[in-house]
Amino acid sequence: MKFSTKGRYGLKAMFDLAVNHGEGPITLKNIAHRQDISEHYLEQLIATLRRAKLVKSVRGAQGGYMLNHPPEEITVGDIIRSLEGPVGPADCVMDADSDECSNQESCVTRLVWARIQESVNDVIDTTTLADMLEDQEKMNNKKNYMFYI
Amino acid sequence: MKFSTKGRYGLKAMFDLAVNHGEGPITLKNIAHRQDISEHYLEQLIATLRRAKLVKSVRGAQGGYMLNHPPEEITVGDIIRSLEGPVGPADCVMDADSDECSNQESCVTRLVWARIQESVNDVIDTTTLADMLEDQEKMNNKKNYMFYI
DNA sequence: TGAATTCCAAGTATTTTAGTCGGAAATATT
DNA sequence: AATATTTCCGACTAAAATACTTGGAATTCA
Repeated sequence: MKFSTKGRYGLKAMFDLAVNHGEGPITLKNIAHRQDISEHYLEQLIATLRRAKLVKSVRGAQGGYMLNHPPEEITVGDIIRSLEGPVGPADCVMDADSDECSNQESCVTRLVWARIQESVNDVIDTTTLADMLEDQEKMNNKKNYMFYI
Repeated sequence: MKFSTKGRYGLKAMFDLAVNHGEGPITLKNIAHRQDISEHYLEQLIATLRRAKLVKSVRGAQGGYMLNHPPEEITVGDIIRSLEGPVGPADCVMDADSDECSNQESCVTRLVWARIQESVNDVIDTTTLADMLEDQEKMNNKKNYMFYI
């Protein structure tokens, strides 16, 4: 029930871009270094994010990547789903056309999976990169307060 | 972000035992057949459930498995965790001693993973096998109603 | 005694994960 | 124009996890 490194690294990278939003293109090298991710591997992930139109790129020297939308308009769900595919605890609640389970409508365990999926979706679809930036602010304020007492 | 067959088959098997609760030992063969699971594979899973004291077994001819507690007292979380280990979207929120992430307390993505974990835990820890039996009842009632109109 | 059944330990094929490798194409700077 | 920087692209790969299978020993009921 873990996300793979795709989703986990992907969110870290996107948050990094959110922190540096508005400062022109950010190189993959810098993101990879700051977030401690293999550069070549992150390249694959960001290619997926680019195809999903979550980031845009500038090629050539002084190029790099930028968010394709303001942080308020990008949810954690957008990021995770583009990298991991549909989110959920079992196939039968993820794809509409999962014929794996023969007794679709009368399956009680399916109800449980559906509740889990719903609650995860609720979190990831209501959390934006802007929310994460706010969280960061709060953390820093608290840290500074702790430092001065 | 899927559960493996361990958790999925395990819940199905436990629900099967809940349906047949109070009717003496149920053979693995029957459970495996009804739930369409490889008998030998289910054997491994139920061994884990036995060690976790969620089921008890009766050996020999006419033997089988029974719930070790009434359905009201067994949660989906008990079952899943015994088979899958700790539940959560990333290591840093699952094990207390995950040194994977160096900046534990100031990591914003970690906050997101923590929220996801909390919401999943909430579902699986508040859903018991008895709740699932109730869901089954409701489904059957609805089906019968649909049939008669 | 014999059939049914749980218990146990190993082995294995397939898939997924988490990358690596090598180079082509584009662009800014000098 | 040359060079350095950077994205883009496709193929390859080692290691781990998944989802089993195999074979047989131990236990109990009839």
